[in-house]
Amino acid sequence: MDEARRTKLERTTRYDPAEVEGRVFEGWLEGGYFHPPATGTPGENFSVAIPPPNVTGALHMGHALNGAIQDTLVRMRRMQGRNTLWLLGTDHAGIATQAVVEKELRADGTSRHELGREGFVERVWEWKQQYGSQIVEQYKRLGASCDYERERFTLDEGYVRAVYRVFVALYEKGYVYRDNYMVNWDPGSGSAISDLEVENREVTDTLYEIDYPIEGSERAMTVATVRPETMLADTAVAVHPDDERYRDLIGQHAILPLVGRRLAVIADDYIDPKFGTGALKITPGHDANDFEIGRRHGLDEVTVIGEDGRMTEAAGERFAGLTVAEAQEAVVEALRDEGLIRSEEEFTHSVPFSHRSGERIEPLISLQWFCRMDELAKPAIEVVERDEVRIVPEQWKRVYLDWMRNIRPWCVSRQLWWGHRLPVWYCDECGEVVVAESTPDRCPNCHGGHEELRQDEDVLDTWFSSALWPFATLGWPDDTPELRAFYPTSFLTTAREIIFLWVARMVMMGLEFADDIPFRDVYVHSVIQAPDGRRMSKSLGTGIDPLDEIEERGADALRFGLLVMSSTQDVPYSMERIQQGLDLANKMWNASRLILLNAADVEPAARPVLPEDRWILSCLQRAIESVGGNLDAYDFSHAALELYRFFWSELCDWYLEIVKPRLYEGEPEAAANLLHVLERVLMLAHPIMPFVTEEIWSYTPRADAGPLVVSEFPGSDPGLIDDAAEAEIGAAIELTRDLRRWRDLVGVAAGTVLTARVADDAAPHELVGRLARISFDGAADGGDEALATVGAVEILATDEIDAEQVRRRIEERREALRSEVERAERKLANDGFVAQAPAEVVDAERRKLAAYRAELEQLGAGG
RNA sequence: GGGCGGUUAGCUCAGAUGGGAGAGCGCCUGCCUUACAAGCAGGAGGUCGCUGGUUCGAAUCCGGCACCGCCCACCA
Repeated sequence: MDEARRTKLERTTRYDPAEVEGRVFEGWLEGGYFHPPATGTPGENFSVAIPPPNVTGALHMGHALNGAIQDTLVRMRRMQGRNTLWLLGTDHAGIATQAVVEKELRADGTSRHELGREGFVERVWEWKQQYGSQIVEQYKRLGASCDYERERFTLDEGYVRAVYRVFVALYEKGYVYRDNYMVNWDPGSGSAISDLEVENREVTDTLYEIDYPIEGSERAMTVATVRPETMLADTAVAVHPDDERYRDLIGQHAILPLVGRRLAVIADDYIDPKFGTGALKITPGHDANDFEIGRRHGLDEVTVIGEDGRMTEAAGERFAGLTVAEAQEAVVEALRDEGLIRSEEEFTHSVPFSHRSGERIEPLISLQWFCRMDELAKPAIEVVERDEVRIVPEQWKRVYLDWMRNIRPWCVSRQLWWGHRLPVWYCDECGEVVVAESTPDRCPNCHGGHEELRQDEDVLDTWFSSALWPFATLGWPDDTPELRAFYPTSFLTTAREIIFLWVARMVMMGLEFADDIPFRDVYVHSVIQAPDGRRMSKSLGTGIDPLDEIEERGADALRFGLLVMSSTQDVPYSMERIQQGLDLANKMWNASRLILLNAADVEPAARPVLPEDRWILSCLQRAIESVGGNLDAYDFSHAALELYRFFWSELCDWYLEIVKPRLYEGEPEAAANLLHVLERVLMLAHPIMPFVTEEIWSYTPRADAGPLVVSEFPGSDPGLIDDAAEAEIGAAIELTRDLRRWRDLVGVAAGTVLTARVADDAAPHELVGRLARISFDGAADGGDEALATVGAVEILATDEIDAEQVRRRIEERREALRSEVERAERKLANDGFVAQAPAEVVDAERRKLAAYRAELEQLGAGG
């Protein structure tokens, strides 16, 4: 350490993350430590594919926790000598990105339609170039040790090739197909979306009961609906086959009011006779259930609501062109005029909304591309059943399996412009459909003349490309060194909300196309909620920006806090935990200053000279075992807390206080030992708190040999575990605390050194005198009478001690002991306990009783 | 309607295989003790949601109940 560095260390009494982090991170990047060679096998190597953040994204707490978990693990494995790749990339996020840019266009007074497809896509690319890297920069702020030289994007040329290869292959296998089918139409994004992008919300609507007259009869059937406007597309009325009320009507016809269409009265088990009137209007064009019923019965499918959210021509001229809401009003009005509305009442039910745009889903029949999932799911179920892909915590394994076993076709086409355009071409001449990886020059079916092929306008669901992430980012479909070295990846972590959207699909696609599972372990982490327990979200105003927290308390603090907070259950965000992280960083910094500024110039080495040295080395081994073990088991919370406990309590509160005098005296063994412990604990802490540990490391003697980021992660040395030292120092600590407690209760000034003597042969450890400020000098055995006895220490009366307070304190203690004795006696008098409890438990109880009695004896009968 | 998780100190949470309830923050008392006042020493504070049961012994195991949260599901 040169003079300037030493001065800086001396003067910096507070750790300042803002001053350190940027500089340290630059150093890591320059060293190239995050860019592994594509060598070795997946079994030897450690690799993680980052859950790709959206290019639209700003780092939020979910990313921060997700990143902290991955980075902690990645850094530990790297330090353990594994060739480690943390692959970074971003997702084009079709709907989200398109929405952001469209909003921008609106602000400019234009629209994507004015720009045209080509212009719009170009505009999005510009946007992406400008803002897409922000999220990557923010991961750096967190300290994420990703391979920034291998950054990928789901619309990279190579990635697009992978997507097309997969789509075509699935088409050729017959899994991908085009069909007119009921889809979730999202009016917000103007696109179909998949079932997984729909969320149900409780909504209170008006439930209308409407009379449908029976043809050639005075009777009417009363049906109930919350969406009267859809009646315009009704093509049947259904009842339960066993419903006595309607049995005679089955096969007859009702007349659809306002429209006049004849509706067959059909029977279907789906109808619940107990609900409402037991008669259900069937609208195959605008209701998912009715669609199914309609297909079962071969009903007509009438569409009265268009993709633009307005009524179509088929709704009749009275309603065509109206919005759905307007149409609803108009239909109700018209029905009311005809006296056909029987009742109106409030009705609360759950209704599908678009998770993307927040708008109410309009179920529509639409010509879309779908992917059958059942065959793909089979092997993906097996690998999880067999724990080849291990999901932790295990409860999510069942959730995954339940979903997979009931998997349904996936609507993969989206009516957007930003994304992977379907590799599908149509020949308008002959109707031929060409699905190919590259643009075909001509229709293979039309001989001679017609060559113009029209590419499908739609793009693929963003999750279709995400599903290929672990192998497409490594170069698939080419046989690349990266793929050979790092696939399957080792670990994946995510919030549970994308188990289906992403995790499950990666498993299916990985097995189908990369011939292996995409990752071994999946860790499902908790969700960080707002401090008040609500969802953390920008729109609710409950979001907390990780970058603000990094500015204020540093990335190490944020990482530590998030890891401590996270567990298997969702937790409210706690700023106090982040502060605890900063406090720990500061503590590390200052403890290190003490050691580094005072240690003699020696080689760091374990030097168990005195019992306390053996004690701290033993404690260190246990901490190493515990922190490392917890990280291996993905128990990040306990890992972080164990680190905190060891560093703060054992190392700082006790060992540093004990060893200080030797350090100041320049004892080489003490210095060597302290430097050793410091080094090891920095290594241990580095995965969790990389910045502060790396900064401190740069001041240590071993810094010349290389940075901490690529030093070793410590393993415990069983030879240094020392039960005897732990018992001995443990007893000294206990006695010290008892004496301090006694002093405090009795009200002796903090600085006062009390005079005492040892009460019996069990001499307390020599450390106790100094730590508890007790002098054993000048107190001859058997001299003055003891004022009080604490453990083996007899405290003698001096002017500083208020004898009256002492007397009271002793009486209190006696009282407590009496009740303890009584409790223990009662327990031991219980024959059942003595007979049936394990012998060591009973023994322990007997020993406690004996100890209490002895102490009581020592204090005298009192009174 | 099914499933999962939760209920422990004022707050946020820990508490394998059942044997006298813990941490951080907050609070109280005393300390600027030559690493750190973002610190040090000490302390107060829980009938472990309610209720049955199993057991010598239950925060812990089993059965009910009550709230809270999440996921899945086609009831108009």
